[in-house]
Amino acid sequence: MAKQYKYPFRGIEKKWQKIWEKTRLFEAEDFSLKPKQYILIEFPYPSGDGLHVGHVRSYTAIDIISRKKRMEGYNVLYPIGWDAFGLPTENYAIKKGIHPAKITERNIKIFKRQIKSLGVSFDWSKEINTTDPKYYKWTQWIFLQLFKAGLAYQAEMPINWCPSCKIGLANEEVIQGKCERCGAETEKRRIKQWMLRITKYADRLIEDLNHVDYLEKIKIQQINWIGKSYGTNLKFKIKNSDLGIEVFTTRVDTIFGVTAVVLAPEHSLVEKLKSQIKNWQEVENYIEQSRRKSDLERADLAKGKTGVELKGVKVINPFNNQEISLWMGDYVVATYGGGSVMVVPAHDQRDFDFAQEYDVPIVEVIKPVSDHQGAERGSSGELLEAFEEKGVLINSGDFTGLSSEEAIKKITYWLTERKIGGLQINYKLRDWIFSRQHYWGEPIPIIHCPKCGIVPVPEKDLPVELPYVKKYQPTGTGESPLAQCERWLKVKCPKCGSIGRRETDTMPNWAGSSWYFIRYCDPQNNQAFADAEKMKYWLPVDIYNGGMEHTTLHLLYSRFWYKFLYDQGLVPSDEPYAKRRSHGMVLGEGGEKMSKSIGNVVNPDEIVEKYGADVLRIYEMFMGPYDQPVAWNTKAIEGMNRFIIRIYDFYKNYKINNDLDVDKEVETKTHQLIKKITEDLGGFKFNTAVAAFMEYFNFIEDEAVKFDLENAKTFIILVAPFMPHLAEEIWHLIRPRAKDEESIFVQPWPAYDKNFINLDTIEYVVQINGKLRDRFIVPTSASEEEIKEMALKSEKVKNFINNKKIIKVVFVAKRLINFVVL
RNA sequence: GCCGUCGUGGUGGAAUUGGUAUACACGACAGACUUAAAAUCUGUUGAGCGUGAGCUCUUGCCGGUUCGAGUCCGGCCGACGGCACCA
Repeated sequence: MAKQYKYPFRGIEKKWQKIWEKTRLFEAEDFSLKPKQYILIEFPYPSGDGLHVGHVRSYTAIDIISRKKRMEGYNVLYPIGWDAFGLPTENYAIKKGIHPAKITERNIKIFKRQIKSLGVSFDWSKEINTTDPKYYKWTQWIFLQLFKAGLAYQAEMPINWCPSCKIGLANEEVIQGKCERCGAETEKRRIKQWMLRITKYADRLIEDLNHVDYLEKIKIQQINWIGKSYGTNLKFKIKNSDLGIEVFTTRVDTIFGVTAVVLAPEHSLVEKLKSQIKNWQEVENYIEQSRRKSDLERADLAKGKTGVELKGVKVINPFNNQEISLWMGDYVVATYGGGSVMVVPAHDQRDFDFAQEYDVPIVEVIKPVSDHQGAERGSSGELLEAFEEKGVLINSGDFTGLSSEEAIKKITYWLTERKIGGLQINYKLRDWIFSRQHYWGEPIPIIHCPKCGIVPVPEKDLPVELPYVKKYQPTGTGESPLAQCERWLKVKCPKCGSIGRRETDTMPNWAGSSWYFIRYCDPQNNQAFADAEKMKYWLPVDIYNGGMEHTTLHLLYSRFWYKFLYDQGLVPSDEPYAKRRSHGMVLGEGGEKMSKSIGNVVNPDEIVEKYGADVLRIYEMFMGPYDQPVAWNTKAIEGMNRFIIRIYDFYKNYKINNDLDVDKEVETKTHQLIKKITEDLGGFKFNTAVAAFMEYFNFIEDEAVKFDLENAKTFIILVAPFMPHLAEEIWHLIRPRAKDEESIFVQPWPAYDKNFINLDTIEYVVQINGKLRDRFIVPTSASEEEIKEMALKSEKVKNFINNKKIIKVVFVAKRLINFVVL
């Protein structure tokens, strides 16, 4: 039996990591003549918890892709950096009295040590940090460009407010009515905020998805999030007033069934109608009540609809001049379709519920095409639910008898002619709330001057550095802690010289990450956010990998910024990422999300310490399909450890013997393996690639198999991206005269030869009526006739056919022959 | 409710995209080595009957298309993720 060695992974891994760093093996080269490949992984937030095994999974996977691409002759840029602004750091600073910059520095150190211990081939010379003034100078600069282009504006808006963090939130940061960060229920507040006009790009953000290679589910989620819908807008006049109410509807065919109009409590018209409203006190109370309701309560469908009538005010349906009542209800979303809806109880379930509650009349104006498809009715024929399908118009004046589709066209045309409405496209996407009332973020580079108003900080004065303060707590009044920093706050107006006040809001932590991949092209540049030529060489990103949770946040935001920069002529393409893939989460042993409170967190350091980085790497690749969530299983790591030790022992015992004749079967298997691994990596199928290595190795490990040096080399080159340290060690073991620089990672990626893949013989399966009955091996060259003959000679087959009649023979080349018998 | 993903052994999962279901690994059981254990190695391992090497059943459930279905179609059940009063 072969000798067993102790696999000294600690020494081996450290040694090669140092050599790789010294020889700058993984640094990208600007303007290289090799074809470029920009491979990007989402950069981490360096939290105090250290690296998560989920980071390890995606960094390793993309590392494997990067290493393989280099071996294929590409000039690969695989960079990393730190997305370091954020609330947890600020909170920790408040608790411990340590400056966030100090904490960030410390956390980055930990992350860096951990990532380096894994042997990920990042190009560290391109490292960036969003909290570095040299970096955020350009984040602020991009903001100024947005401002100059009219895409950044200040507005008092009903925004999502987290009462616990004392901060305004973007819609994307509110998860089921709760603050994404702290879980507190959010409410609506009107606060002056900086906004970015992402809605201006809504169409292009949908349309241009056609030109990029993203996972289909990512595209669908983005499209749904943007929520484009086609409809009609129309104006209802208010009786005895010059005012009117605009509503948006996708079902203008139901216009004759409108029996009320409902406004959102935030609607600005309410204030203007104050003098007409007879029950003002009641209305005011309702507004106050719904303001205090959390978004979660407001959105709770189970609790039914509430509302209050604006007594004394009537609106007029332009189609039949009927007077209908005006209401206020908090089921109407303030920020969509103008914050008002026309109520058609017979044909909209929400309106039906509202009508039942407040005795609003129900008028049917659509009947089903077929009588069987109608809504449920009570004993006296009254509706028990709304009939929401399209159908044929009834009780609709001149439009009676038209189909819904026709009616929508004709009614919209009628409105357009009279200039009281028309076609309208609406989006669920809202403008991006860009202000945060927090310390640990990029200051918004704006000065408020008593004379000139809003004045952008001149570009030469960038960056507006965060001042050093002692108190990081939000003020609770809705102002950022920066508002208490007098010295920093007061500043001369760049226009008129009078004393102004700096903007105290900071940017959300999505700001720095919206363009970081551009900065990687040229991270040290002080003259521009990146050199144009370098961008032209590297951009767009060829492969971008990240979590599904960023689909409607980071991914959409960064596409928006990039498109804006493109429009300004500042970046070379209109989409930032040619290809987007995502990874599944790594869950705890029980299948639940890893969390401190459950106590199922796995620290990668412990695994590296016990088994080494290569074992952790292949375990995480093997555990399941890359794009699906997988639960951690400590036991299964043992199997990977065994595999790696077996490879090490095998090559330690391997006697290099160049006289060895090549085993034909080994050669075939090697070529099959090259094909398999190359294809699996193209499709991000890391788990089956690892399985293929095991299968191959199980075969060649047999002492009877002749394993010549060429095949021995090829195998170790193929596994190298997966277990780089072990592979590099073995490479130098079987090529003892190789210098450090002659790394396995500068070897060319093997190519397979089709002629070697096919064996001389092939196994055929014989089926009778589609059921497997026998199998036999024939020369690959055998013809259909020969195979058929051979199959019919088989005793088993004879037994099954018996004296039944063969009515059909199905022959599938290289696979099977099927006899259909009766 | 809407959109998406998925359902295969005790477990994680394979399956050339309609062609040998259960690859690879974990676990379990038995044996070898050992004073013993660990480690390692060798077997067995979907279920049932036969208990010789033979047959039958099996990919959440029901039906369909096909010579042939884990894969395609229709209907149901269940899990996970996202959105959610968007008019």
